[in-house]
Amino acid sequence: MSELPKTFDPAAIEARWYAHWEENGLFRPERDEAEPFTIVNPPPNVTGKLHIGHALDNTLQDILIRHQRLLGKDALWVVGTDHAGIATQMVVERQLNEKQQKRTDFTREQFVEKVWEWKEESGGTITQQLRRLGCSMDWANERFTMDEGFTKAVTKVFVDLYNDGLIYRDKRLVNWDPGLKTAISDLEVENSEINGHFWHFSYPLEDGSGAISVATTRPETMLADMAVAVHPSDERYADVVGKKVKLPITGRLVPVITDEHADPELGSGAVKITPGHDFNDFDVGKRAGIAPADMLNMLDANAAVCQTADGLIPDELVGMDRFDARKRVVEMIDEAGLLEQVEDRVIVTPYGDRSNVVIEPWLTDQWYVDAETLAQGPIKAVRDGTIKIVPKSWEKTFFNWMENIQPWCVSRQLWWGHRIPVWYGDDGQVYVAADEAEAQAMAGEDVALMQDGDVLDTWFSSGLWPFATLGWPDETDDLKRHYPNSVLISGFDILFFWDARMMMQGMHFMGEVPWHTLYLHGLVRAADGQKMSKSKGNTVDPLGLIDTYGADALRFFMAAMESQGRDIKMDEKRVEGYRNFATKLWNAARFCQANGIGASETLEAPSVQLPINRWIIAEVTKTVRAVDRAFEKLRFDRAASEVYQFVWHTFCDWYLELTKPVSINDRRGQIDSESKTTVGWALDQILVMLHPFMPFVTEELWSKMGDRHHYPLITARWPMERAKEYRDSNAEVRWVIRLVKMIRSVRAELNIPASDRPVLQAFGPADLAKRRLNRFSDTICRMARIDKIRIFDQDEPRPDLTAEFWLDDNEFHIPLEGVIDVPAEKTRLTKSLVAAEKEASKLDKRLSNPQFVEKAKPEAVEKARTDHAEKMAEVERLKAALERLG
RNA sequence: GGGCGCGUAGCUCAGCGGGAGAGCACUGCCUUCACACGGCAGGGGUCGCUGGUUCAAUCCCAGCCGCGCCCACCA
Repeated sequence: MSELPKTFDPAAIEARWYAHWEENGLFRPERDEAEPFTIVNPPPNVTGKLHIGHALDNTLQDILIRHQRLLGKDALWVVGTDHAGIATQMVVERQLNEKQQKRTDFTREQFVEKVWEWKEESGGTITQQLRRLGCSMDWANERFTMDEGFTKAVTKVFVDLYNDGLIYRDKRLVNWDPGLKTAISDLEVENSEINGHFWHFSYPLEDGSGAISVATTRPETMLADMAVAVHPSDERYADVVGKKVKLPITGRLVPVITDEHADPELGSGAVKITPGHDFNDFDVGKRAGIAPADMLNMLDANAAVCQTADGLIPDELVGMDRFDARKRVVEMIDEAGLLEQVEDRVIVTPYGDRSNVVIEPWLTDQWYVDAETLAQGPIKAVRDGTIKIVPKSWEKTFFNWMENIQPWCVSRQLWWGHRIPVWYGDDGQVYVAADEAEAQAMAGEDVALMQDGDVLDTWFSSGLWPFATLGWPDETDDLKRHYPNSVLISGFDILFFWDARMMMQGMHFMGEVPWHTLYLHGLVRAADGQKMSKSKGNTVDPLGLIDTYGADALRFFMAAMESQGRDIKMDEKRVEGYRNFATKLWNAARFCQANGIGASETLEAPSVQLPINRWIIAEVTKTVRAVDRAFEKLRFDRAASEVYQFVWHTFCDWYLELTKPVSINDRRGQIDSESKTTVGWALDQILVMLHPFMPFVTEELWSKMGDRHHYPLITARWPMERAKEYRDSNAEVRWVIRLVKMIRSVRAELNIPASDRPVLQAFGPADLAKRRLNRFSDTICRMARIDKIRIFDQDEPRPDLTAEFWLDDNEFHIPLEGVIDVPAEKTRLTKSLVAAEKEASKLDKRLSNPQFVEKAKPEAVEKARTDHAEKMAEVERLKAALERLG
């Protein structure tokens, strides 16, 4: 046992303990016999820096895993990073740009090599930052979504899905990101509303018999128009259907067709059809018999105008950026006298979530996963409860998405990522194989092969995280033991991106759900409720909070604020409050040390006689149970607040005070040895219970309080053994506490100075109360600053000037002679009287309602009667007391 | 257009059918021998609004008002 410094300095202990845990393999102690408990960490981007959302997500996971480890489980927290295709490629490209270089100055191999170099040098930032938070992950087996094992898993998944017909190549419109020059999935598109226009054009009929008015928010795409559609039932256009219009600018002749898509209510009821550049029009075009291969395309990969297959676009427009082309097309149509009207309009516009560039529907060949088929298993699993989503309210959202899921575009035109294991032969065949040798074997020696140039969506690989990290496709022991995982904790923002994909891939390849519980937490918002974002500049750096308040305080804040289904607003004052809480605990431990209290020698509660010790043992047990219950329900906030209340308001405020032996005049006393043992035991229980939330300060105190069987704390034992209860002492200690509080309250309201030590008089106390007064006399006197307690018979005369109060049916007086403040006492009594009368009349009203007596639960009626009687008695007493004061 | 969530003390949030709570902030007292990052005692709320169900509603139901989020091809 070494002496604790007077002040608690989190920074002084955090790094030391973390290193100790990690170096000694304590995050994953050997527990082959124990029941496994497994969670996998959502792999942060290798380019990532710890933001406040990570802090929340990982704190919750660490609390769970530390709790389970303390329960003795074989607790595994899988950790690693994600290669994050787009994000990482962007980082490295940006670095090249700074050196006036660009990606295409290098060969693909050279560039990928540079990314690996970057990863080795700078990719570990976030993993170091997770350590500062105190996360007890299995770093010894850290994974990367592009490490060798993962690559093997990803390849197998692609090949198997292809062979099962669940991956296919298709030419259709994709969300094309012209900034990154790659396809992206639906989920990576963010729609936002911008102010735009609605242009009305007049398209002349070929035969000169008139014109049709069409309206569009994207005028430039008219360069690739292939039809004008009207609703089949729209009689206004019945006689022009089948005719052709001659498009302005290109002069292309396109038919007027009918299609349900055209809405007669909207605009003129006629709509231009551009199958190559609009998702709706693509479908209309297909219905009209236009094959995707024949659809006109007028944009290149940069979203600049290119010549269409029919060569009708004027040269001046070719090569023009889409937005410039928009202006020019409108001008040209206006010059031709065919611009009818320009309306202002709010346009829902798609943006790439990474590039923040307007997404272009673009006709390309891409690889698609048949998500609809894969979604069936997960839908059923959530439906029948095999997977429980917490909070349950997310289930509806989950079903809504899964039941309307679209084919998942998984190919990306990037260099960094998992290469698609597909080879095209010069024989025109496609070979899908684990590697080139295998593909060559399939194709035969004479065929020249060329691998598909694309890589896979990052989420395609991270979806394998729950099993590929455990060794799959090999049948490892870890895989058998730890799949399915126990629970997944993730932000709701990646429910579709990641959680749903893990379900789909996990169930398809493992035949079992990836985890039985999916816990979704909210966002951490700025203090004003806004979403934090770098662009708004309102982010809060968790590392800064750790520097200022300590990791424990930040963690406790996260836990205390995590109530299910709600976002967390950042509140730095509250973090500060939990730093104070850590300090409070620290000082309580110092008090213990100063009084010769050290580590407990037993896990079991000691056998004790003194009421206060029996009481605190019961209180500890009660708290352990409440915390256990909260953990079972994943109620982090409740667990945190139970421990907080117990530590501060039960242990520190009452128990430690009750154990102090000194009477008020006695400077130095000794705490009795039974109490010392019990205090030591109770403090130990606190340290264990608090450890999942505040690992650093608890570990430090655990080590400083003395030698132990279970060392260090991280692998100690959760107080699961039911402590002895000693219910017998609870009532009397609670009674004493109530009495002390009451005396203090009376003193404060009557302005009795702290230095005054009045006498407490009890008149005719019941036997039980008399016994308690005698037994706890010293304690009551010390804690309520009373000189002595005097007990009188019921019929003894009361003092003339007195403050009067009751505890249950026992009458107490504090004579006011010498410290007279009669008006204050009158005020106090009157206040109580008004409150009691109000209560009594409320209860009286309820009881005099026959409906209530008849229909309410008997317990409720009984309780109302008892309460009413008590209140009435109180009213009588208060009236009498007031009368006595005159 | 569909779906979800929120509106409880000055602030941040628990509670969700029979007692309105916590932390911070606020007021008074206390340099009491663990802790002023502290102790003791307090003040403060028509639980968004309107109806309904019920003996009883902050809590259940309906509608409304306000705020936020997600999904969706109205050109």
